[in-house]
Amino acid sequence: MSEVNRTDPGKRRARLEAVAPEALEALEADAEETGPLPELPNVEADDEVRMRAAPNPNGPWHLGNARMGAVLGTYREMYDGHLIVRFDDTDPETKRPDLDAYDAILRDLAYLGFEPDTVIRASDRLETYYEHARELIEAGGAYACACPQEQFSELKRAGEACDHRDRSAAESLSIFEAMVDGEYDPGETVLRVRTDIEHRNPALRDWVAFRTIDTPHPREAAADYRCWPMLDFQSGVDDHLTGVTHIVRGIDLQDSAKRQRFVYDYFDWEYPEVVHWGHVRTEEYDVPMSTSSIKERVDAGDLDGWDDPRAPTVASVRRRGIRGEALTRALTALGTSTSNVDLSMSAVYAENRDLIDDAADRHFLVRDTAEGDAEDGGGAVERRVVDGPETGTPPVHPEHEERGRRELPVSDGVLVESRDLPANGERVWLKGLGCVRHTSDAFRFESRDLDLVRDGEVSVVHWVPADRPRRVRLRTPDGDVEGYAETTLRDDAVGDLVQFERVGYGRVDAQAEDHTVVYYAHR
RNA sequence: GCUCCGAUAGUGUAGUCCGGCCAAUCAUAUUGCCCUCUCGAGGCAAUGACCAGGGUUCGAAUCCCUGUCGGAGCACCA
Repeated sequence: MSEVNRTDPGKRRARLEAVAPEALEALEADAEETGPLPELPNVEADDEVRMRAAPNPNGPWHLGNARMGAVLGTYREMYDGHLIVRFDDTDPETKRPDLDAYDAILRDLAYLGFEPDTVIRASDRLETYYEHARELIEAGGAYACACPQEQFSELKRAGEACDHRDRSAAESLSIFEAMVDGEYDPGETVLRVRTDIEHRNPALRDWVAFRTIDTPHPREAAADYRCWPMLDFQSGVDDHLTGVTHIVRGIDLQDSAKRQRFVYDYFDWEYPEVVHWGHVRTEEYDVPMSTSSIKERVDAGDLDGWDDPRAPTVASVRRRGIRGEALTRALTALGTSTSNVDLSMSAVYAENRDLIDDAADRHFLVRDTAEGDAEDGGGAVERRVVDGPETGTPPVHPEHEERGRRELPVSDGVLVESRDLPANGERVWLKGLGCVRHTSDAFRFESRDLDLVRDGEVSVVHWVPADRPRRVRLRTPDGDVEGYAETTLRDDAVGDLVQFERVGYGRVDAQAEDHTVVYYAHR
């Protein structure tokens, strides 16, 4: 072996090829087939990789939630597996489900590029949870506890059992039935899983499995239930019953697996493989990436909706013309490590640019922002064009001459961004038209000789005919920008992706009578 | 207070399990050049990282210990 190690790698490879070609093949295949995501553990053990995405339908997805869809969907493709969407809607009060969110989430998932094989709702399955609770009580795995929350918490910290822990299974069972029948008030009594009250990790000690909630569930089918399971119980039972082989979820549920194992042990079930990922952050939005704070701002009218470009949501980036595939690629590139990660939107934009550049027809947009705002053009200014041709004819797409050229009339003058206005007496190249010299109140046409551009003698700028310019409202994550585009933008279909040259890509969102709304994607 | 987890360039990631092929991969970002009638696309190049300190070893990003920093849980939220 040491002799082999002293040999140089090239020779070693040749040697290995001679001795054991199949081993070499395996070695090299290993190195090359690095998929978008790391391999799931122990996939050989099961006939089929079955996973579940378990969103709480208390709102549409933000970019962090989207990671769930992107990663699970991609894994399903990698393994030709089975994807269950299970709505964990078992809290009608604190994290009250939003009836519109069920479909919104499925739409968000579809946008990311994935269809679930199965869709279920926890709130349809209460009877199943009750049955397993009864079985667990009878097996000695759970007991009804009437301790006030504070009091139990103290005992738990001290590692001491409460009096209720010794109750007989029969007594606990009858109390549980009364809970199911709605005979207890919230806070009066709960069902606890009997784990190990002295467990060195206090997070695992006798956790609550069921509690009473008087607020009716928003779904009519579940509105009569008062006794609701907690996530760890519900999710644990469902994972087993639906044959989940791999759980992939956030780091906040790290201890869940350990808690649920106690239940699994009572039932003699085998716990699925688990992968936990860290939190996703993104610094590019002012709105925090949390369902509740986005919801607050939408309700307060600070945001126009979940798809407001300022919101870090799936609906927002979709409306801006970012393909779901771009988001999925960027999100899966984050991997599944347990450390926290920053999602950089530039990664999403880079993926998207790659996907849409070919399809996006070119247009000019002259932004008409306040004077001095040089970043956004500095305001539109109008100039007559003297002694020039009738029209400018920039291509629809520089790499696709076959898509034709735009015909932009110049006889009524042109609009340019004041940032692009050359000093008096200086020249500038109006893209698709030619070189003009600025004569304080006009542009005097000089030449159509492209060598001026090629030699770098004049800078090239975009412009818009002053004749019937199309008003545009460009909606960006940093706020709205007004401007003027060439008239024909009026004819673009809603949903079309465009590139405003030297400004950036966007998606035509609406065609009003006198203006077009475009959502800005990225540069 | 108790328990668990993590740390590779601005960002993400590969490599860590099984130490040597790693003066560390790829993408993105930034910058420069080429090309292009866009600040887009395309091409080329440059920039930039193993949290710190000890230990083991001929050899440590990789193994061990300590520390630092960060995250999570200890809810009748998910």
